[in-house]
Amino acid sequence: MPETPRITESEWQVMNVVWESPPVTAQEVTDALVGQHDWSARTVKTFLARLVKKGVLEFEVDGKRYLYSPLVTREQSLAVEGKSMLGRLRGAPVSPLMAWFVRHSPMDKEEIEQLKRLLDKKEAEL
Amino acid sequence: MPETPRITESEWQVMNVVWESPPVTAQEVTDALVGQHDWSARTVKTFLARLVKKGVLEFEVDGKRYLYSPLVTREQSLAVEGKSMLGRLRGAPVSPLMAWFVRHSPMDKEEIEQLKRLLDKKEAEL
DNA sequence: AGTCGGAGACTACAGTTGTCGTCGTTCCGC
DNA sequence: GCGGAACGACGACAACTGTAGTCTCCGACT
Repeated sequence: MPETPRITESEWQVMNVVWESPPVTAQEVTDALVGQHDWSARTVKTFLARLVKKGVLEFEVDGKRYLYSPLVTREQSLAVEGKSMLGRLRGAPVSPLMAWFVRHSPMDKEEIEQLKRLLDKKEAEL
Repeated sequence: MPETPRITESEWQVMNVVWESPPVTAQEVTDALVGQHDWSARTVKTFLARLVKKGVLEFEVDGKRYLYSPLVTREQSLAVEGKSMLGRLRGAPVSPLMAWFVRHSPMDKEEIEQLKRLLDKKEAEL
């Protein structure tokens, strides 16, 4: 596994846009984010550049603009965050965190069912 | 809610020790961590001082040493991390992350059952 | 009582992150 | 073909992190 890099909270915002409909221009990312966040267009550009440097985005030249595409999937980045979490907990149980998520994040019936199936499966493996 | 401060990954390591059996001395924290992490005792001291400054630890003087105790609970800090996660996802579904946790972290039967109950409850509320 | 060993305070310093500004270049419209 | 708007490159800078060294002081041992 070639080490998926860590991305910061702000960078996630950018990646979310890119993941949604690659390839995207800086303009599109900016349009999507300015308004939500109180960022200038320059700030968004900086994040894009850093993400390229980190190796999680690539671009192809299209005239004078760049078209950015992800080099890692959202799943991969999620796994990185997950690992980081486990690292923080250092062996303490993860279930309180999951319980927090269940309580505080929206989930539809489908997601809930799927998680329950996964839990059943894990239980069966004990 | 009085703003629980953000704590970093390294600081979590320290907090874990403090949470486990407060109050603790710097010596105890150091003993518990050096070996696991490749830190010098000085580094641990720095983290303790920063945590005090951040307002998540307090100490009382005991002779020439300090006895450190937590000012926030692990649950509170978990919630901070959870919020940060939701901020990253920005509306994207949380279930893939939870699925990752189910797959990659150890859980005992009791925890699994409890999570399932929580999911049932959430499902019922839909 | 003097000393030395360890405790915390203060200092350091490079790398990362959050936030932009400026500069030189390049496509597009006139 | 030329001027201006827009784009990416590069630079900046403060705060936060990771990682530790030095200084000073106080209490315990001799």
